[in-house]
Amino acid sequence: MTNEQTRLSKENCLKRIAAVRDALYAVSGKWKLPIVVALSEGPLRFKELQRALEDVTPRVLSKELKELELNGFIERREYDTSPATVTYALTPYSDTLKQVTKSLGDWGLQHREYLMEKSRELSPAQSDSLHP
Amino acid sequence: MTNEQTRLSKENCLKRIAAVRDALYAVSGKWKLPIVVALSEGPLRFKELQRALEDVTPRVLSKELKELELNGFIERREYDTSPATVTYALTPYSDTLKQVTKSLGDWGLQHREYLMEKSRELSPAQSDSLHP
DNA sequence: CACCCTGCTATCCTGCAGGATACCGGTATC
DNA sequence: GATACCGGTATCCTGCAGGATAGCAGGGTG
Repeated sequence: MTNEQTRLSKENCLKRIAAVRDALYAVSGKWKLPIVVALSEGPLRFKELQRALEDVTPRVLSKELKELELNGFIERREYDTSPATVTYALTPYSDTLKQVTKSLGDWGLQHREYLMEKSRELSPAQSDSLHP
Repeated sequence: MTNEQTRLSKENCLKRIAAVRDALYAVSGKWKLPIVVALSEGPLRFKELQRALEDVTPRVLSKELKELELNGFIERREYDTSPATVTYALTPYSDTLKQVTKSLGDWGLQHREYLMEKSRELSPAQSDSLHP
């Protein structure tokens, strides 16, 4: 490999690092991506979302929803039925995240398998690498 | 859609949410994935990594490297040259992360474009959605 | 021997993500 | 008129991820 090529691949690598950092920054947090996944089958109401995410408190859910809306990933819809109904739905832009959530989801599944396998090997001592 | 189908797709969705949460938990943090990307072109030494990641402090870098090693993503190699050299290299298992880093990187790039476009529209007011 | 590089560790500090708990105004169900 | 569901807010609290700064042992370089 020539020096020129090395330089180019290094620069490329730096760019990719920056891109990953940008992405992590934009979708940082424990709940943003899970919310996007939860909404991927269709709009949900506040409480429905809360139930889907199991242990998120309303305060946190509300905050995350606001941020997601501000960043153009979801849309809040109010219907003046009685009593008023509110739903949250993905925007078209959130589709760009599809590949991210898919690969993360796939990886999460296979990683869980991997950890199970590993803990079976070293059992009975339990691994602590699976989140609580 | 039958109720049965609804139930199945709901269950599937819950599984995917859990999988994404697992993944986020495992690769959480500001530096783990960037480190993996940095090492993707070949092993690097401690200081080289530090430079590639620009503003990570040695304390934090050291901590992240230890965690990555503990979780089987990287390998620390010590050579008894004089003075001793240390490199960090990806393990085969870290290959499973390739798709994740790729889609995150791609998305980060396109998201940056998107934000630029958006801020050009509403300029001169600057957007604060790009990280500092 | 003065000074730089590497590969860290030690100490100390701080913000804020995320949580716990409680509550509110409105509706409708019994 | 009590109780329950919805869509949140208001307050208060806490840990810990991540950073700032300093330093050290071991060697290399002039």
